[in-house]
Amino acid sequence: MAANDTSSDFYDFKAIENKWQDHWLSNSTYRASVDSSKEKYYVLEMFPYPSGRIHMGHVRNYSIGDVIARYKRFQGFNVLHPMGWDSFGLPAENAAIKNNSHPARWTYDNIDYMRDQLRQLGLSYDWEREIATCNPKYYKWEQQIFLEMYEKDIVYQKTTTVNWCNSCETVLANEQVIEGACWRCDEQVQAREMNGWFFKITDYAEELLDDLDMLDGWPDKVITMQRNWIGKSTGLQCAFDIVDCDEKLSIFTTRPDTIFGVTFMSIAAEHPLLETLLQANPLADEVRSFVKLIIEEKKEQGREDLTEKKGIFTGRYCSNPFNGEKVPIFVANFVLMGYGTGAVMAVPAHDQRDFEFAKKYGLAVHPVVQPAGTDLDAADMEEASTLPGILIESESFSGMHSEEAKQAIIDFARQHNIGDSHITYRLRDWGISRQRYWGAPIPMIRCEKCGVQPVAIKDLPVTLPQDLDQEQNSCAPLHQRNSFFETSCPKCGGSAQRETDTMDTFVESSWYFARYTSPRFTDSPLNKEEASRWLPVDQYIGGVEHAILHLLYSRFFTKVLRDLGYLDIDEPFKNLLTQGMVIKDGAKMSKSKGNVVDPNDLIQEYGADTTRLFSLFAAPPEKDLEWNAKGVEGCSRFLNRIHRFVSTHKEAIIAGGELTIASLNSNEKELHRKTHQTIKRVTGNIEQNFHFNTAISRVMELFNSLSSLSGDKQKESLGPAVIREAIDNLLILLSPMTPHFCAELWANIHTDSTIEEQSWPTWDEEAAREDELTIVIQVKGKVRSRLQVPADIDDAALEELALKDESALKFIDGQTIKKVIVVKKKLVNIVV
RNA sequence: GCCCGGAUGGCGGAACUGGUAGACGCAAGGGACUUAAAAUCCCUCGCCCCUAGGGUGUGCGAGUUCGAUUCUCGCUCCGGGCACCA
Repeated sequence: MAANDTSSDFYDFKAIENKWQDHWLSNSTYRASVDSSKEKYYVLEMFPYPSGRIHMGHVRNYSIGDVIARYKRFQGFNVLHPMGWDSFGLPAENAAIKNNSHPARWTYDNIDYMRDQLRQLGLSYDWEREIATCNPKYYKWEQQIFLEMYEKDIVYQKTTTVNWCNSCETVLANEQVIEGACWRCDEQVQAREMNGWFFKITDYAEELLDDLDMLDGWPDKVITMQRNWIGKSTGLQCAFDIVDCDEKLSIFTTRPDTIFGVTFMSIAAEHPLLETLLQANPLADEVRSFVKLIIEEKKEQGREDLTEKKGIFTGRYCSNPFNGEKVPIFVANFVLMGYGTGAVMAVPAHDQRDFEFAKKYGLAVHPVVQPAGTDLDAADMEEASTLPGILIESESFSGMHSEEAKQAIIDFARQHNIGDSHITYRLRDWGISRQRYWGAPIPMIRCEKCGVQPVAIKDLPVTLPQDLDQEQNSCAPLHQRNSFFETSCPKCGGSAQRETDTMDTFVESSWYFARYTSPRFTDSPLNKEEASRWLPVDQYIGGVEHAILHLLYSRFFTKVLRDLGYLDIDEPFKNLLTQGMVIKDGAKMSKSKGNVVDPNDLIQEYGADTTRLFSLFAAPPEKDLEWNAKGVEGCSRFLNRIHRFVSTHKEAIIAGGELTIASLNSNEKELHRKTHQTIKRVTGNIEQNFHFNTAISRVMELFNSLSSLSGDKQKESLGPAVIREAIDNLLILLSPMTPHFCAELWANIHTDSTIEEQSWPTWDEEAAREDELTIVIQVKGKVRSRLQVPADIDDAALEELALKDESALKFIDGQTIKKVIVVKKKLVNIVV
């Protein structure tokens, strides 16, 4: 039952919230203006996928963003605070199949519903800039960017292994393969070689890594995750001659210092030279069936646990270019084709994987780096030694320290033309092709005569077929729709076929923040003038689950758009706040756990302001927030107390009048002081680290002072001016968190202005200063007494007072005083 | 395995650059108002000891310091990320 039905003491949040939401919307209060007299501030929350309805995570994310937006407006900034929809993606296809509807229909219905929910929360968005990425007016520009990237050689095609379901005739993302079977039809998934489009993100690897240093407004955690994801390694790449063969086997190592300890070579099962090695080879059949087996195993295991190390001798040898030593070549299941060269020089003495492999197959262990204070002996080593040390048995390099030897050996390789230093990244190029319907079509055409041809920019957008064919599934992939893919070649005019893959939905979210700066611009993807006015985003807020992919892709796109001439920035997000999850009963809210709290219910029962207030008050933004129903009631109670106070004192507050400091009585002085202290602290809490939880606490303290000072009949009464000062400031300080509530109370006591027109209050340092201080007296570091002293006391006087203090003297008890430490205006410590 | 975080009352959380531990809220207990309940208001609230008062206390163990939740070293537990990356 709604609380406001049962008691007239409760303020009518429904009426108030509706009133102000309508007011803001019809007045375009939050339209971002082109006001060059004000400094710009762009605050952005990660836009939602229109899944159906908002959840508590959204409420938290958007409340945080809204407080920042509103705070910055009060501070006099020209604020851009837009919202939109990341609206391509698989759930729409699933829902369409389930409801026999169309993905577009489902998506736009959800957007309408969720937009309404966001409005009910009173979020101060500039709705005139709203975008939906599934709209051709958005993806048209994405297709143009794609073509310009193609032009610049940042896009290319290649063939890779993908998960394929035979019955659904589609590629599946890794997440859609459940225990080796298709999630939709249970058919066993197969590995298939498929052609796809890739973005050359690796071309930007070095810059993406280096520029992390510029991001001092990002959490260290996210920086570290990105750094690890890019995974830069520096080392030696060199070639081993294959015995009785013209080919060479190229390897990459970060430990060139151990090259004299190589006792065998491991190559990946997919290594391209493997077939060459097996020509006219008696072991060929055995090796081939082994290779088949481990490829199967890899597929089944996916990326999960480590499998046991396995391998097989190919019957062939290669020679170490440094000492000519012949070493056997093995195929090993732990060597990745996708990293380095797909071949690894094996040094069992100094690499744990090689060690285990050598032990299993009885291969030699040859230590060549002796760490200080050890005496490695191959015979009794139980694990690899990975410590640095002095090189032994390494010809002319023996005696060198391993760190120094790394460079010396690389130099040697370069001089003798057997190898060179090399940098390898863990980061791979970004495969963007998806064999799905509900995504942005890739604007390319295949002509038998002319090959792959880009769609002409004037012919964009390449739109998704919207027809709902009764015979077909409404979201059948594009390769099943002749009317879509049959076209003519832009070059020769002959018959040709469109690319039928759509883009990964991460592409849309990689540049939407830039499109918000000119969302209706019709000449090109971005209006450069607007983009450079607003970008970079000053404050970006979202879940840490996007720490790697979305943020990395957005950084990549920013650099690409810069190189295409659209942007003049290197990094998109100046400051990043990763908010914690909303938890209930110790777990993330989820349908399967049955611990979800629906924001709709909260808004119905307590109103948007209370809902926002609780989500801001219960924890600092970066930490997880534990749901507590009683805590929401506490927040509701707080707002009601303020409401009641303002109602009862309305006449006095309106009468208000000017504050004359000289004539304040002691109670008035105390409230005046508390007001200014509160302004100072709340401002500090927001400025420093967006700790709204403590900011709200401060406002609560102010209100507690106000109500106890005004309620105490024993004391001198408070005049209207000082109450008015306290309330006016309290409302502004609280209004970023509870905007409707504060706007309404403000309007109740001011006829000539709205709260939005106000400036953030400033504090008077003089007024905020305490005139009495509590000084702690310690004896040997333990608190023994407290003294009330005038605020302007000096150290000498303080020391004198402390040494006369009776409760402290008790603990000195005749002992000699060795030292007295006085901390200005804080404490005196007497050491005996 | 490697790399990041974190640990403070019954609970969520405060504590500026080392200087009164527990702000604010929740819960709990007591009281006022009420025929009663709800709402509201007031008081108490880390633990231990016999009160005045004292002892003890920020995951554990050391250290630096007049003084450590805060700094250093060594652990334990929890959370997250990456994971055969050569």
